[in-house]
Amino acid sequence: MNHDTAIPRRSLHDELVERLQRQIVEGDLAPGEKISEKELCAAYDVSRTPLREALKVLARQGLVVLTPHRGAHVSKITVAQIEEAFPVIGALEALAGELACARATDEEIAKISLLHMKMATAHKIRDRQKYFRLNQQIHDALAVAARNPSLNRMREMLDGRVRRARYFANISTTRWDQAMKEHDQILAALKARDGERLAAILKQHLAHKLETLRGVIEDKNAGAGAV
Amino acid sequence: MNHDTAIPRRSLHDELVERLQRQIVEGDLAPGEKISEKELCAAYDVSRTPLREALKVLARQGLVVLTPHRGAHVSKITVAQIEEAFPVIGALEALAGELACARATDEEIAKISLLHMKMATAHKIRDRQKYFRLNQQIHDALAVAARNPSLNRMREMLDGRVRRARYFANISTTRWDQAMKEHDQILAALKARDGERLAAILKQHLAHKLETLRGVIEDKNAGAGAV
DNA sequence: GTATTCAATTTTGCATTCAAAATTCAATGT
DNA sequence: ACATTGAATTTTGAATGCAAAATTGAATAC
Repeated sequence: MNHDTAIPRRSLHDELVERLQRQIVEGDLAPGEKISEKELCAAYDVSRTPLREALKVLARQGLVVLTPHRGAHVSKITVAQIEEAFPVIGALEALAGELACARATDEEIAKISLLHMKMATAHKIRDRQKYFRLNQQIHDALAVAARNPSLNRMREMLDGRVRRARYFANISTTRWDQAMKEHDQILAALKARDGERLAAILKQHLAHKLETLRGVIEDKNAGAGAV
Repeated sequence: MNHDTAIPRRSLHDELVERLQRQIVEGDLAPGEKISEKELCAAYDVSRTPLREALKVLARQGLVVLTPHRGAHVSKITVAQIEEAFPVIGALEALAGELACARATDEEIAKISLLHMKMATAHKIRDRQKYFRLNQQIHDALAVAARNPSLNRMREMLDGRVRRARYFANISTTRWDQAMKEHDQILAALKARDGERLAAILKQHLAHKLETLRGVIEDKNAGAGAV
């Protein structure tokens, strides 16, 4: 009798987690910024209870820092954190790639192929925002094709933390071209279903992304005070 | 003036997260079991607010399942979940091993060495509980020596989810002997600071752990009803 | 005897309230 | 002028209150 259409119902706190996440990742809530419960409650027109529940979750994810009796701050992006996170994401994406090669359907590979082509276009016309989003979508699609929700969840958690930095960072043209080339390789390995190779490329790719980010990070924490 | 002794203050919700986590991992709260807010509030003598905050966090970690308007259940240990989690833990531990080889202090290696010897003793006298705990401590110490809190956090998250299963599973003697041998290799690679080798061993080690667990899992979900 | 309905009860999600802690800021002393 | 005190205000952490949703269970129909 189950037509596998469970009616999706969302709680306020869940919705808030998602929205705050986006606000933080996109820098709408700046690193180091104090989070005023009152203000946010007013903005979203909710009471403090669900908001605070959401903050606890975000704190666990590392997007905000909770100090007892002193409230919540958007966690800063530190070089150390980024340096930490990237190898981990690299390991996770490498595994995802490996699994995806074994498990992805042909349709999924076709879909990723399409995203790839769109991204190549965005690259060609130098549309950074579009490129960024498609890039994200490709990595997400790979993770989905890996058929491992736990893996995906871990990746998303870490990714949320560094996506901010990547969102801010203005990638250089040469590095951008290199990244695009790496993506060509990624797609090739996936199409060939060569898991080992894809894993290696992804690990490298992430290492390069980290390299790109080094240096541009400190500036983004300016004027926020210690947390 | 800072003697780097920040007074540690904990909020109720934080304390609750930790306690519930332990209760779930150790099976005190059984897989599939309904979590009665009322009951737990009475047990810990707190109001529903901090308890609910804690439940949201645990839900995000995957230890409990929250169904809107229908409350919280301890998440079940399914074969699928275990199969999912182990490769991920494997990838994370492999990375941790790699990093630990590069970064561990000699003291840390000595400490792990000591834990290893204690564990060997526990193995010799067939003290399962002691072995289990020391095994846990060794893997934790490795993670700490990797100097990567993010990595550690991810690992702990996943580990909490499968530790339950491992806690319940009654390892066979032959597999136990094999695991002990693998740990000998782990220690050897660490002492030699051979990151690549350690990574490979750990990945294998986790794969074997998974193998051990297959089959003993379904029984543990008995009598809990669908969630 | 089994299935169906619907009112009573319980439980959940969220809002509100309250006490304790932290912050602000004006008053005071040096 | 600058630092220090401490009362007023704000903010936080947690308890309680309340309406909506879900569960229970007794009454009824078949």
